[in-house]
Formats: sequence, structure tokens, C-alpha cells
Amino acid sequence: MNKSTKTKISNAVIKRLPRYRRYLKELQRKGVDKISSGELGVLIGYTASQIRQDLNNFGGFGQQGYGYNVNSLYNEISAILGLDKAYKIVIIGAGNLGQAIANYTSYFKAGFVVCGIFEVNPRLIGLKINDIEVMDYEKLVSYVEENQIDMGIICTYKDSAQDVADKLSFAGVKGIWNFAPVDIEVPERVALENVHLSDSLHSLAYYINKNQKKE
Amino acid sequence: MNKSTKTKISNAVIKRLPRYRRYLKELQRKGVDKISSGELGVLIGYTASQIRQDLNNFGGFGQQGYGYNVNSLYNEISAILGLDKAYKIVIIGAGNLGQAIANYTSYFKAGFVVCGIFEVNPRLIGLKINDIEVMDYEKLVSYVEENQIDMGIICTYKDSAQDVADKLSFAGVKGIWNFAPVDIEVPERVALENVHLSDSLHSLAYYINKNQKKE
DNA sequence: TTAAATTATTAACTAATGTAACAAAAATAA
DNA sequence: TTATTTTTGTTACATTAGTTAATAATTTAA
Repeated sequence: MNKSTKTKISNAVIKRLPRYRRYLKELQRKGVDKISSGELGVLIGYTASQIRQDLNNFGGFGQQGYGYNVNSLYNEISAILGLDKAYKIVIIGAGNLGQAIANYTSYFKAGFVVCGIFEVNPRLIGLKINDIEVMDYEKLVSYVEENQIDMGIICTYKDSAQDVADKLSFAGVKGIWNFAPVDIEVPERVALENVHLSDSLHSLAYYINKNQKKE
Repeated sequence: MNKSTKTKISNAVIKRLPRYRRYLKELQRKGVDKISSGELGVLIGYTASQIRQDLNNFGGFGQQGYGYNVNSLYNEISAILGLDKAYKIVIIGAGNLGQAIANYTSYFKAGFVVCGIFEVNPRLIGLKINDIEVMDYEKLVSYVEENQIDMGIICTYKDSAQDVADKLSFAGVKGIWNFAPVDIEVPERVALENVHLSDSLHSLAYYINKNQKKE
């Protein structure tokens, strides 16, 4: 029995996994081939105990008296995150953010394949952004269905976001990455990750002012 | 005595404030002028109790038997977040992301004034992006000092991010918004907000696969 | 064969979060 | 004016999540 099916894995753990992975990648790059939870803890800034516990949610990747093998742990974490597969993606909204995300994702993220960008603005339809075709938003649903797209990235204004999410969900995507500054509703089977940039900026403003009140 | 000085306000509360503010803005737009914690709770999806408790961290903005005045609550929350002031900003990195953030911030975020973009690539220096000058990265520190810049946005590759953060901190910014996929260190007096897009995308990949294992 | 290192796992602890309850205040209606 | 209703402010309680500590088991290396 797979461990991950036994107990629910907390959100905090999942959010730490990409971070572990980043540090492991770096160690790999440096040619380090084994590491103990203690050493890794110093590096990342977690306690050794937490690292062992986090990893043990998914199974015993380490070995007593030895530690963790950097390469295999990197691969294990990648597999847990599902980064050993490829994902077909569409972006909705060909504005500044949509374009930036298109470039960002297709250049830097092996495994995330941007197949098309959808737009309502007729002046943008037909253009190519980084070799990716900008298509008519009207064709979104049929395109997603026919090409078995896995994921949609919402880069529209907030007023359109829910409509986009509905169409994507209807057409069968498995996940939505939402950049519109609004809370959208999706069916339970669809995974949703929000990147609320304005919320992030606003909380930064708070912390800037709080620091100055020097508590 | 101001309430906010009494007790430390939890991070979760701060992170909810921009959300409250978004919904209040929407109510304002619809011409609603008062709302009870109960109604707001239904709207946002929190319990009435939590909303009252959150708001009471900062003082009593409501009135028994009446509820909360939408306009004044919106203004109060804005003030708590520090959104009643203006912030002078520089962006470091004029790549796709830097450009998108430059446009995003200067178009949509009143109060956040992008004063300059800094770059190492000589082919970009001297250009104007959305009326904002792209300057030589060498001049970052003196520019920030002379113009009393409040905030820096890091849109570089990960290898340069710490150097940028050091320069910004040295030059006296009060906050850093970091988009580079790396953990950077800043002095305590500098507020730091990370937007780790790749981490976010990777956790989305996890949830996509988890959903399919249909727990 | 023994000692040292280090994980896996259980247990204990701490902090954060959320909910409930109710007195106090204001608004409304009689 | 007075009673009733509404709704907050505030305290207390309960629950959950997250973290750290402790220890038994295993491996490595001397």
C-alpha cells in the first residue's frame, strides 16, 4: 500500500516539496551525491526532524547511517509532484501577463507545453507569440476537448475569469492556474492554484509600513 | 492606544485583508452602503465570527445593530494595508516578466509608481517600456538612494537575485517583491514578499495528479 | 565486532485557527 | 418613551495543523 493513500498529506508539506526540489537540484549541480537531513536542514533552514517527517509522508527515501542520495531523492520528489510527465497547456488572455507567462512557461519549464493562446481581441487573433498561435476565444472549448489539454492558465481581467474557468472545466482540463485577481469556483475534480499578484503586493505594502513602526 | 500595537497580528489575518478589500470594492461598485458580518461571510465564504474577529484586530469599525459601512470599512482596510500612500518602485530585469510587471503595476495599481527599470543587457538599456526608462544596472544603488525609492521588484534570473537584493537593501528600500525562483536573504528591516511562480506551478501539478487518484 | 551515524516512526508539544457564546450597544418599531 | 430586534465586540473554548523531540532500528565504517 502506498503511503500517500493512507493519510492525508498536509498542504504545508506539499508547498515545501518544490522548495526541497530546488535545493536538491542545486546540490546535484554541484556534484554532491549524498546528504543527511541535518545538512539539508542547515541549507534550507528547516529542522532535520521536519525534513525527515516531510519525506516520510511519501515513503522512506533515506537510509539509516547513510542519509539521502541526492539524485534519487530529486527524482522521487519530481515524481511525487508529477514532474516526470508532460502537460499540455492553453493560456487565456494574450495581454502583457499572458505573453510573459507564455514565454516563461515554454522557455523554462520543461514538461509544460503551451499549445495555444486564446483571446477575444480580434487584433491579436492570428498572431504568433513565441511560435504559439493566438486563437479566437470562441474556439477554446473545442480546442481543449480535441487536443486533450491538461491545464489552463487564466490571464484575463477579473470580469471574464469565471467564464473562462467554467469553459475550461467543462472542456475537461485537470487544473487551472489563475492570475486574475478574483476568486473563482471550479468543480472539485479540477485543481486550482491562484496567483493573486495584487494581494501579494498589498500585503507587502502592509509589511513595509509595519516594519517602520518598528515593533 | 492603537490596538495593532497591543498584540501581534497573525499572518493569516494580513493575508485575508486584501481579500476583504476586493469584496468591499465590489460592493462599493454595486452601490451597497452597509453590510453585516453575516452577509459578508456568505459572500466571501468565511464565518461571520471570523470576519468580526479579523476586523477587531485593528479596532471596532462596525456598529452594533447596524453592521459595517462599506465605504469606510474599505478605506480603513486600505489604510491598514498602507494603500493610502504612494510607493516609488524600481524593477530589476527588463525581460518578459519585468516588462509585464512594469505594465501591470503602472496601469492597474494606483499608488505604485514604477520610476525605472534596470538591466545589465546593453541592448535594452536606453529603451522605454511603457514610458519608463530602462537604465544600466550599475546605476541602481545611486538611483535608489537619490530618488528615495521605496520598493524593488526582482525580475532577474535566480543567480543574480541575491546580488540585486543586497544592492536594494543597501540602498535603502523598505520592501522587495521577488519573482526570481530562489530564496533570498534580506535584513530584518526590509520586508520581503516572494512570488515563486515555479513552486506554484509545481504544486498545481501535484494536485492535478492527486485528484486523478481520486481519493 | 563494536561504535558512530543517521533514518523511520511514534509521541509530545506548540501555535494557529476557527467557532461559539453572550453581554453591550445601536437601531427600529410600537 | 420603551421594548424588541439586530448586530457588533470580546472572551472563552475547541479543533486542527504544524513542529519538534525522543527513540528504536538499520547501516556504515573502523
